[in-house]
Amino acid sequence: MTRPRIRLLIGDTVALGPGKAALLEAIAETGSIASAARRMRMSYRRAWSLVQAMNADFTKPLVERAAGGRGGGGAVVTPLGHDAIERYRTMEARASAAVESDLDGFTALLKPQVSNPDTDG
Amino acid sequence: MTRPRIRLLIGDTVALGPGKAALLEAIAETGSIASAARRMRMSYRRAWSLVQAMNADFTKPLVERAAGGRGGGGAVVTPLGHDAIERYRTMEARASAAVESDLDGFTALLKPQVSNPDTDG
DNA sequence: AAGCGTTATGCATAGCCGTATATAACGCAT
DNA sequence: ATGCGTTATATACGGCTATGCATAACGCTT
Repeated sequence: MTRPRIRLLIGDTVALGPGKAALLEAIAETGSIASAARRMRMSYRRAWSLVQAMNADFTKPLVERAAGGRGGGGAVVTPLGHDAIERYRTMEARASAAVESDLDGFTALLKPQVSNPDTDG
Repeated sequence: MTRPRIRLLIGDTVALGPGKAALLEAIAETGSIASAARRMRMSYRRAWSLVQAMNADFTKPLVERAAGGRGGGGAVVTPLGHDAIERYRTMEARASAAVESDLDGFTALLKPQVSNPDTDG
């Protein structure tokens, strides 16, 4: 099965792609960078640096962080963050829809692949 | 300025993306992997391994190679290869078109960026 | 005051990716 | 036969990326 993925670039760095979008959503759901990182099986260091990069790339932070306090602190996706996610997801959906009719034909050119338990869910 | 890029994945490896598509076109135009690599400023090793990967992923080779002979040999993009390129380009165009109206709004969320002489042409 | 889990940061390390370099084989041209 | 530029392949190296581990600060809870 073939899937299309889109990423939105500024220059040649990724402003928002599948990874960052998923991370944002995980932060929104879990309430912290640390737990989001655990869920996504990436190091806290990496998750933190991705957040850092996103916050730096956008006009205002997508994620607001707090160290200390109830539960040790946490992170919150800002309204701008939610806006960015939503826009990304709609673009992703529209791109997929636009390409959908072509996908089967393209996939037919590919060798049958063994399924990957990691991405099949 | 923001640009969308799509790549077509099988599992989590790239079957065809911007890089491989450009390489295929460069091979088609120059007639060899070596010259295509030079044009794209990548090592012959890398270009060769990308061709290798593509040939392995598709039902039949996208590139046919010959060592020795007039001009030392060369590489030719097969009909299947041209087919794959064309399909990729149409999907790319359709995805871009589908997303175009959303791009401005998204870009407005980003900080103004310094231009990159490498990608601006 | 002590504990907790988080954010934040440094550093050392392993892995991967791509480059660079060298070498061989190939097959046509001269 | 020699030369040429290509394909093909091995090896070594540098760089980047991500991880892992350690540590500190933070601020609420108890």
